[in-house]
Amino acid sequence: MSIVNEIKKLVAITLKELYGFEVAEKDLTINSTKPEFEGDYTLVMFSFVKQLKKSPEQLGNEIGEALVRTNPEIFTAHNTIKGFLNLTVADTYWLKFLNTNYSSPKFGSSPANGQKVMVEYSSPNTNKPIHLGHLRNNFLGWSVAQILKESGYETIKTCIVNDRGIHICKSMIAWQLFANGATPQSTNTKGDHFVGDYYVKFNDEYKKQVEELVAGGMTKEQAEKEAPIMKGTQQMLLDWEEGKPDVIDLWKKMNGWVYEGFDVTYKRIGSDFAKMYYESETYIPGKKFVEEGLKTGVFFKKEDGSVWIDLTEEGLDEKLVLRKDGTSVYITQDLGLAQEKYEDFKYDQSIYVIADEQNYHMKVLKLILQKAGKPYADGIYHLSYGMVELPSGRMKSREGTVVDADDMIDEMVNVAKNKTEELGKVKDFTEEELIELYDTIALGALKFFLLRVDPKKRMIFNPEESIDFHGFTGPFVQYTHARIKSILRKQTPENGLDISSTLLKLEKDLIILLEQYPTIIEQAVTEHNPSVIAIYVFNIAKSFNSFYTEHSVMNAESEEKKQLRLQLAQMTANVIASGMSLLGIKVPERM
RNA sequence: GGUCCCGUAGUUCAAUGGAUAGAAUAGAAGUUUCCUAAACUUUAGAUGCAGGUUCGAUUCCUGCCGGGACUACCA
Repeated sequence: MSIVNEIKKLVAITLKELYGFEVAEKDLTINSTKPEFEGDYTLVMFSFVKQLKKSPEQLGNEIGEALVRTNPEIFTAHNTIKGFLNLTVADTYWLKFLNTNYSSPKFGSSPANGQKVMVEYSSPNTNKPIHLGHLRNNFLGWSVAQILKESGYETIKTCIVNDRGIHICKSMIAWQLFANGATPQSTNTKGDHFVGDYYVKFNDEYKKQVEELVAGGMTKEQAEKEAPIMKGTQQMLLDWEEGKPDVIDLWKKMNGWVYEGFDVTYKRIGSDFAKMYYESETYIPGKKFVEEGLKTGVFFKKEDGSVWIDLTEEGLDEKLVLRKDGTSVYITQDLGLAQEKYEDFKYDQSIYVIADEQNYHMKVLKLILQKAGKPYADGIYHLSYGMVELPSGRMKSREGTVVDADDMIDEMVNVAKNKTEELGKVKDFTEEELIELYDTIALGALKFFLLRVDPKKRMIFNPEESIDFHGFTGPFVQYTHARIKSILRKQTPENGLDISSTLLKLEKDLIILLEQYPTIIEQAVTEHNPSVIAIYVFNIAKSFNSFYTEHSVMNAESEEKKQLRLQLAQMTANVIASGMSLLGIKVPERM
């Protein structure tokens, strides 16, 4: 049990014994004591001070005294200021905690709890290479899944590939028109970039044609419909749906190129999936879903043949689920996919990592599934995250303002390389070791940067300022780990040693933080929020660095102090490595 | 128009309704015969505006101002 919960329990008992006052432990507030006061943890008493009809000071003194008297192995001192009861936890308590946990790399993780959670993330478009916004999605999804896994959940990572539709046809038609049979191989281009380039070419050509038509006297709206390249694209979509062999072949070929490119990037950033779903397949069960819903009266048909659901009672609109020509729309596919996913895995919870621009869509999706009486509907959770923006505003593929993921990683590797060479601390590394180190640092910086912010909030990426390896960054934490490892290579703590020592402030600060790790993971789970881990792990590193500068481990004042500090160092390294692994970040032995 | 989200140091981010609003970075000033200075220490600097609820509000409520998203028979 965490010390905070322990304190809550003891306070509840004390209140009952002293005053016959019953309070639920969860209603008690225990905070870290502010540094300017004496104590480690603080009980905030305002909530019940009135009901007990005593002055806050008197109440604090009575509770504090009782706590110290009945639990001398936990509390050594107390003081009350206004409605705050500050409690000092015994050094022996902290030492015991350290002694029993310092060598356990599993500290913080929980045993299996029998719950199955699906995490759908990444979900790319096959006509766009991965950019910085997608990276946030990938890192978030992977990390949330990892956090859940370490907390005892069985996790299933999945991905829905957006592989069909009018936008894919745009790339296809542009390739037919302009490529002259070029391939990624013939042009030495990464497959996803190759296809993405034709998507851009389509838009350029489309724009040109629209302008020409407008110049010829057509209205803009007309021109946008009449442009030959757009007409060709629409025809191609119809051909695709009819299964015309040459269109299907081209589609398969181009998507194949994209997947080859994606594989490279996924491997590099560490994204992996238990199962990939493809929209070109889920739209069929989607239609089936709608048919069934029509029978049960969840949906209704309008005169023109289109199918709708009425969500006005829920404060939303009527929503189309099938076009009048019987083809499926976006949400149709999602309905089919939800059904498929559940049939495949029978999950308890299903997390969708999708940007917040789709809040409405996800609300509708869950609502429809609930109205359809699906057993899995309530377990759906939309992990909605904010967009990554540039100082100039939102990234837009068509305007060429996206920060490409592959370029971004290359640049980070480059910075890591230059910085490492400049510092010259790993001159004895082999070429392979260096490459691995640059990769570790570069991806560590990038992942940490994107995960350290609350997912819900949108964030700004400034290319000039955001690539930093100092301060609140991944490399800062990695560096702390490397420094600790350097000590531990000299000596490791002796097992089973019973240390009794008076803790210095910087030693105790660090132990107190270490003890909070399991609570932090719990918080990250309930909030679906990896930034909690990032902030925590940074605080640990900062706390260790302060301690490290002030007190020597190898030349400690006594052998006992040395053992204590070795334990501290080892546990800090473990927790850093563990916390960073929850973010998908590696930590180097040396850097 | 309707629905929803967001406004915190120059900048990027924190703060289950609790004590004097924390970090990082940029700025100023320091620290290396001693375990990795990608580090540490000191310093200055912020809750958009106006009300309300509360013992107590960055947090909850209302209005205003500013920014964004959604509101497609696009995905």
